[in-house]
Amino acid sequence: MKRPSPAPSNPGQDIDSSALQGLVGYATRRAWLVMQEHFKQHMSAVDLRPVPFTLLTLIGANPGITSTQLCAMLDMPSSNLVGLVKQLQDRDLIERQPHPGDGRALGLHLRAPGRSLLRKAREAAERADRQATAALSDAELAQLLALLGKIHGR
Amino acid sequence: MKRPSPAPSNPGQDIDSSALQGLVGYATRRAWLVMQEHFKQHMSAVDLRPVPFTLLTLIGANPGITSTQLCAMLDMPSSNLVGLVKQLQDRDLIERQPHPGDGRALGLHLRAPGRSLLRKAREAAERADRQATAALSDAELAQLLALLGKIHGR
DNA sequence: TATTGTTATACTCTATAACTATA
DNA sequence: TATAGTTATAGAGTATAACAATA
Repeated sequence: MKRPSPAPSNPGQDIDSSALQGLVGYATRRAWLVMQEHFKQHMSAVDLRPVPFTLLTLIGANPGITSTQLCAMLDMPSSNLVGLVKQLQDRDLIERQPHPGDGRALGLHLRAPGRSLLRKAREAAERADRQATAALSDAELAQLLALLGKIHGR
Repeated sequence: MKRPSPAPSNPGQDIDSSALQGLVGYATRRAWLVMQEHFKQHMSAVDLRPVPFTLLTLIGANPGITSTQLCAMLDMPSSNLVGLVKQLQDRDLIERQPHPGDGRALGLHLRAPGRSLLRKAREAAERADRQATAALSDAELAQLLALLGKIHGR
């Protein structure tokens, strides 16, 4: 004899989500939310969110890179980069130098604190990555990276 | 002889992003952004963004589902659901009915326009999915879904 | 004219705390 | 006391338009 009206406090097991399970978009979003959660936990010590971490990483690997190049790389409007760069600068992690050969542009460079923080951040990001993908074997991890790369092209 | 100071108008080819390429978090985020772009284009006709589409889908598959159940399912605070539900209600896509057996809860149900819109939305979402993953074979698609499922744990 | 970087603005998404009414 | 839903609010993320300085 089934209960006629189960209390709505059902945590979610009986919910039919089959219509979403086949959508790669849904699966990708859910996976990204999980990864983001791990990232947040591991990066709280260095106080960097995903986008600022990406910026710091790219500036570290490409000294003198400009805002315009970062925007092209990350597909974001330059207006949104202004505040992010300003915050990294206010934390003394990066500095802006006049670009040789183009008076309009400003080259971005790591400062010593930025270099040091980036090392710690990189390790934390890798730990977050490993923890979030702990259920995957090394082969599966490589597969996943390759498949995701086919979607975002590179 | 290399140009000593290439103009900063470099679109992005020469930028070293190798430090990001190995991170699953980065790859997942980039893939999600691509999927989101396709989704946006295909869903403009039905005017549904990712979360409202997910809500409509879950309400369609689970008549009488409550906000609390949706929140548990989607890992979002109930306060953020209020406005979303209100918008769907204002568009006459869903209705809220008193929950049998719990006077606090409200069951969510599709209305006729919602049922009709959901059909179109579902087809559009599948088209967006297929277009975004056009570079993947059917086998790769299944692999990707399985691997992402291992991260977000179903 | 076109481009770099900037300001201003707006809308969405996300997160927290405090409240109400029911249980 | 605990839960369902609500309000208010604040912070990110994302998008467009308009502008100054330089090319």
